[in-house]
Amino acid sequence: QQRGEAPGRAQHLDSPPVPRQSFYITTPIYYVNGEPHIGHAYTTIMTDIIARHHRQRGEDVFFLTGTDEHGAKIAESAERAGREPKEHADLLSARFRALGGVLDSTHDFFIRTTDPEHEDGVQRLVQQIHDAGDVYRGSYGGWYCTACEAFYSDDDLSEGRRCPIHGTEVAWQEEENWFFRLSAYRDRLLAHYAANPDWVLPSARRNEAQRMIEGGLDDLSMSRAQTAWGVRVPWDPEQTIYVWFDALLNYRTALAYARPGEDLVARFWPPSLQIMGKDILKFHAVIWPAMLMAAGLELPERLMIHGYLLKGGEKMSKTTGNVVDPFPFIERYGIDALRYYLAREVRFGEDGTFTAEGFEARYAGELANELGNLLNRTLNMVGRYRDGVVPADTGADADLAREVDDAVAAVVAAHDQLDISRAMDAAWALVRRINRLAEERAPWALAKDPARAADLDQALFSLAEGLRCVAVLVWPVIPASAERLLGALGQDPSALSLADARWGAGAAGATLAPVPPLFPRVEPQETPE
RNA sequence: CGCGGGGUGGAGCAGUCUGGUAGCUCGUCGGGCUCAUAACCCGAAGGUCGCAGGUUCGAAUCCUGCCCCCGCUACCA
Repeated sequence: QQRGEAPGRAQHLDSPPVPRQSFYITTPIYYVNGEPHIGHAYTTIMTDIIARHHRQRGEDVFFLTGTDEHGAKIAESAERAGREPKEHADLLSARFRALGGVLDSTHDFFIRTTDPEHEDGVQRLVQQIHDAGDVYRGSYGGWYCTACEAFYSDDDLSEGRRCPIHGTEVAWQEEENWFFRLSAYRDRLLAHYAANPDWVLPSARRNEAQRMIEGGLDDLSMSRAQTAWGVRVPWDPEQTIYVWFDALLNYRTALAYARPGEDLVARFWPPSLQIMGKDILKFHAVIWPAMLMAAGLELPERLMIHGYLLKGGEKMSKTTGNVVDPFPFIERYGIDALRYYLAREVRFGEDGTFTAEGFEARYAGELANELGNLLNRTLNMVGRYRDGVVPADTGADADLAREVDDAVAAVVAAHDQLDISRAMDAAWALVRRINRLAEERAPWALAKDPARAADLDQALFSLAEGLRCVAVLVWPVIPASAERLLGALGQDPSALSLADARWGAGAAGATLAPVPPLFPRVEPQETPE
């Protein structure tokens, strides 16, 4: 699936532009009903790592994130805060945008569902779905909980006519709504699942989604009569579009206006990979593909459903107050440490446990001792024995060159399976290999024997070269540190494509530019909770 | 019979789809090295792979039953 062409590259007239594979990746858009927390950070970080990796492959990447801002729930929180809905959404959306900056996210566009262009796009797409025939007017009566944005029957309610989820009072609402005939898509959805067994990952989540569909689908109320804060239904301006319908369409509408004057749809649609937490599986794995089928659009190629971060084996919740605040960790250890910990510790797709002890252990043991210290000792030896100039390769370490190639292949293979922690394992095996190399060659011993100067040259070159390749491999996860590492080795910090992770691909005869420790030791403190 | 995930050396995990030497990290113990952020390297001890049956020449891996833990119900990734 090669789409689009390499942009902006000077080409010979007789050599056609080389088509680059496009890669369109998304996070969910975050609901602005609360402050950003570690869950949002986790999703964004993992998506960013994958986006960066694909850029390293030379693909034409578009990475989308943003905020979801409509719905009665937002209108209510705005009112409680004494603000207009838009004003309220502006404030919180800005918080999410700022989080992206703190995390070093490289998203190409930050969409807001209150963008006028998005609203126009939603109206067009909803009209398209309507015109295709699977939208009808129906009436619905029930107890409505605004927190859930959903109706309940008498049986569903808990004692005293309260919402079973929120325990809040519900109001009887009877309204004429527009319905999307989701039930009609059962067979087509199942056929798509059968034909594309890997389109929802991991497989446990695919099975879950498939079972939801097999169990039968109810038609979906796609508009609200009582909620003013939303996008108008184009053929019935009395109603607004159900917030999830509005939200899901962002993945499509963004492409039309993310780059002024350029429609990115042809270049990037459909999404190559959509990342999300398991709580919104049904919306993305059942409703979203049905909406796209109705609109006659191509479905995303893959959905990756990740798990939750647990604390002490339990789900984090504001109610029990066991939510981990990522910011103290970022302040004390740096964002790369958090990115590293999450990517390495948690098997992507599974739930994972976040602990301060685990965080500190990985920081000290792996980032500081294994990688940071490796750079430090390498800089020191090259400085001490060769005046800070990396010697030339004598070609004696062809076996190491092969090991680097193998590591690159392993990282790529792991990424293909979205096994990010395994990709890190593969990269880290190289870190350990280089540390072992230092012991095997013992440059400090070679330096005492002038007759072994060539051996010393090769040893120092191999240490520096191995580290340079490591830097390229770990860049998606710890980008700032990897760039500093390259700079310290006297290398171009922007030489970061996978092709640069090849023995001998670096600049020869580089002069070191030593830096303070990449990952300074941090005194373990009271756990920030 | 609601659905699903999990139970592997002290801790945390991989391996289970595609049966055939049980692997990794941390921790513990012993040794080496001194270039380095008291960092690095090597070695050892430690597991009847939740329980019970079954299939098989052979099962952590396949089948059956059972036990235990956790989600599916919350702000929310």
